[in-house]
Amino acid sequence: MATPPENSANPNSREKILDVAEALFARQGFAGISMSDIALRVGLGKSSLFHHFSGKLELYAEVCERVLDRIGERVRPALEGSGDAPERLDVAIGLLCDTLAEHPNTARLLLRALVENELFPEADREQLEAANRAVAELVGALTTVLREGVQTGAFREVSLPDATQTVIGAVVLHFASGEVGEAILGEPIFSTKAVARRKREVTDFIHCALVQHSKLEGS
Amino acid sequence: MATPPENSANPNSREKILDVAEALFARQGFAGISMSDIALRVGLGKSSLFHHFSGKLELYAEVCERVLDRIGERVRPALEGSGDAPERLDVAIGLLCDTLAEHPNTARLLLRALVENELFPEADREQLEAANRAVAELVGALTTVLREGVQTGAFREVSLPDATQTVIGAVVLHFASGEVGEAILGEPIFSTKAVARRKREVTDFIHCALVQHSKLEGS
DNA sequence: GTCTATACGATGATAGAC
DNA sequence: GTCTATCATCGTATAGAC
Repeated sequence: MATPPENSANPNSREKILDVAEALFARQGFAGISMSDIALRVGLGKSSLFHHFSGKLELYAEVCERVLDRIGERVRPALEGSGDAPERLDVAIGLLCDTLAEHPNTARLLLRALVENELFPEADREQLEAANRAVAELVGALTTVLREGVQTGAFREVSLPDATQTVIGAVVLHFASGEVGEAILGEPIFSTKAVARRKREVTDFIHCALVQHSKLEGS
Repeated sequence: MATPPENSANPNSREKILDVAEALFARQGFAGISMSDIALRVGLGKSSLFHHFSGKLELYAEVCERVLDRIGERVRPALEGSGDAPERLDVAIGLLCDTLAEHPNTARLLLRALVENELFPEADREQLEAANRAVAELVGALTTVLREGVQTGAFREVSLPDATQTVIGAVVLHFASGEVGEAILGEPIFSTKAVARRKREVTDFIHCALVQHSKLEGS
């Protein structure tokens, strides 16, 4: 059960490093965190990190991948599942909220992945390929649901790319908004009460925004 | 007309520095940009920046202030203007889109101001006070419009803080989404065509999300 | 107001002992 | 796998000439 898959001695350090790096990168960004910062919080020497990851960028890339996979695993099945488009969208948004709420770093890292691509010079982009692909697939799955909803007449006739962007912004920003968000809410963002309300509110918001209200009955 | 207000010799450098710093900070973040980077692009020596700004943080704070003032000047009058809540909200969203579209850095910097507050240690927060106050005032004005809309029955009964967060995310993220956004759109984000469509689409989206559709006539 | 020179700590990364 | 050096580089910031 606890058998390490490979011949390395302490494969647990990798995950501990990834956990710490995820938290720090999420709040301070790639440039804002040093390898020493991470090592210090893990309880290792700085050099030890380089034994597990070939460099800072590779560590960052793996952190992003892990986060995006975590989201994709839960949200994509819902987007691609059964039911009509509005149902699938509602469920997917709820699951995305759950995922973003369970780990406070996720939304920030996702935001960075969406917004901070050109931070890295051309030469290094290849290392982030997997993360970028994960983003593209998630976004694509969302657009597909929206397209189906429009085609079946369940949704208003919206611009698909714009609606995709709007939905993402509406859901994700809140969970990344930190202190400003708490000031707006007047309570912690990640309290179970606030999360439950948030889930209901965004889902309703987006549902109302898209679902055709003056819909004529018939096919 | 071109009289410098003070006794300094070349007050134009300040603005040139602020322009360059705004562009660089927006794309790379505070930690991602060095004073040398900025100086190089301005065409000055690194040390000259310290003659205009007491340090990196002060420069960053002034950049943020300028951007937030730029937004506030156009959007707040609309939020606090005349007309009923849905009208004012529509107009304000349109103006926010215009402002974010006119200068491609604005949205990113606004996002950072919303999301990256705790990046700075307690000791340095005071320098960002003005920027934080500007954010709070803008957000407050938005919430006030939403509150009025709900009270008059024009809007659905939504959670005000959640709706505020949702609206901001829906509008702002798009203009900050850079390469990923362009991949979604299939065209440049800031082309006049894309901006015009975007403006229409978000305004409609939010309008539909909030305005009561099964509204009963009467007071 | 801008420059050159410089101080000096922190950074990413490597080499090699244990 | 982890550590202790160590390196070259780059970071912010200052001092002082022009």
